[in-house]
Amino acid sequence: MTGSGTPSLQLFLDRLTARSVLTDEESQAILNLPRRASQVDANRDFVRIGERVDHCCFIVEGVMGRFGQTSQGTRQITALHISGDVADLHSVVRPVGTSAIQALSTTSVLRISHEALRKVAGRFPAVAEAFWRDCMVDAAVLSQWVVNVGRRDAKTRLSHLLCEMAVRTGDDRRPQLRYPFPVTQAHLADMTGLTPVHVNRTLKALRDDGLVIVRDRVVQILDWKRLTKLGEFDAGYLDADTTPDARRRLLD
Amino acid sequence: MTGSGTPSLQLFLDRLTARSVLTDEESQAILNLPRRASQVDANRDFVRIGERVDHCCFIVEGVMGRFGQTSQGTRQITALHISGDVADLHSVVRPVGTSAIQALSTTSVLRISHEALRKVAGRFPAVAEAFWRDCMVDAAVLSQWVVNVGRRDAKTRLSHLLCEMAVRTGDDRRPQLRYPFPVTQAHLADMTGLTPVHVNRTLKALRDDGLVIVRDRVVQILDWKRLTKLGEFDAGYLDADTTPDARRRLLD
DNA sequence: CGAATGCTTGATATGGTTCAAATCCCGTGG
DNA sequence: CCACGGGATTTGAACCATATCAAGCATTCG
Repeated sequence: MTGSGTPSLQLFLDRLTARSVLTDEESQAILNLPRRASQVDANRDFVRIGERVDHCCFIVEGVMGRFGQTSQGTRQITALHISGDVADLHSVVRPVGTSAIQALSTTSVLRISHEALRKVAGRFPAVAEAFWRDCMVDAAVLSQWVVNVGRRDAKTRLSHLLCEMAVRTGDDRRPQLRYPFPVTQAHLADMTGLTPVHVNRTLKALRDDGLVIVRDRVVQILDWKRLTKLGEFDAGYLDADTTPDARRRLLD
Repeated sequence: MTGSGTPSLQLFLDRLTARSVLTDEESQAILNLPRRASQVDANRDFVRIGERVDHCCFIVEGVMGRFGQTSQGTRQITALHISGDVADLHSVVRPVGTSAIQALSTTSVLRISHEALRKVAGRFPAVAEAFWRDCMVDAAVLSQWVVNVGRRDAKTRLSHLLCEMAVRTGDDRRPQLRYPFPVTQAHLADMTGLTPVHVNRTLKALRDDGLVIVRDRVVQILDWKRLTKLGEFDAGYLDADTTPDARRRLLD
């Protein structure tokens, strides 16, 4: 079953075990999940609002975003997902999309059917718990985005976002100071609730301050210390209490 | 066990079964959860950031909010919980608070230990699923808040919020056009990412337009149709796909 | 009656938007 | 090899929604 052609789900398992404790049997069940590789083009709705989906979408490489829309047609990206994330694990328990999902750049994914996921989750409570916990980390990020967009000025917003992605991209919660970020300035605007024009000016300001350079889809952080300070960034919400702890297994 | 002194968890069960299918045995297990009633004063941190909690907080009456903070001390409310909600069900799988929780008015709650909740969730996969699903509805609301705060102007933001609360307060997803909402204008500002002053002016504008009156902690919606239109409100995200569906039980 | 808290209103300031146009970049086809 | 076209980025100038600062008013409570 460790399909020869299909890439492995080791990355998915790694993500889960970074936050939850799984036994060998449970881990194997994850790795053995049937999956189907595919490519997703940029800027085309992958899941539409109101559409029913029957599988999840694990990201091997690339960036996907959840989009909200206003009646005037302006868009707001409410969540970002990168390599190693499942873009819509929540759909296992709520299979009707409440917001659209798009790839921001060409993305390669593995589709895993809800049916298979439900089966493992039903058989192994600890797996269900791991899924649930993973979703709750996403929710914590979402909370931060509300704060970011609601109460911070442009420079702070962008700094915060760039710090967050540095940590999420990095291994082991250590920030990666140089990372690929294949999105446009218009996308950054949709993430931060700003105008593309203002994003452009603000990035320039951050560059002139010697904090970060965003160019050619690569983020290069020059001064992590000052950038986190300006962006009011504290990685706590990303890893707080995600140390796997056996005592927290639903069944003990 | 239907403790004579302690109020019942029927409201909690109702909430769960509005979105998930539970058997009689599972329902009984919920109703039998041990609990402790208590009062929470307004404007005092109930859970602090970084604090470890070992119980959840079911709201019998009142309003609680999750708070984020910026370094300048301004606050942003990232989520609201009212009667019938569990303010922090997520803490079962992530017991360390990543944001503060406060009551906005005096609130009466039932505390339920994580241990007890984990036990039912571990024993009954369908209960774990119901908890998980409930958390995902909260996350969908959070998504909407990002859009609200990121892309809408003051009038639209407030209208959207007031519509959302009308539906959440109402029975059976039907909006309640007149409902108590015991929060101050400063709280509304913290929910919408505006200034108290501007909230005041905007509420006046909505009142002058004949849309809503917010007075004495009561919201009175005069024109639901126009208010939802102005607020770009579509209740879909609150109830889409929350019709209980037996085929979705983790184990079938 | 005084103090606290929340609400209301006015005047002024500003961060970010909007509109518009120029430039860069890169792939494509002649 | 070069001209062309289209998306992305950059810059400028005018404008506006909301913030900020400041004061007065209402209501409740001790």
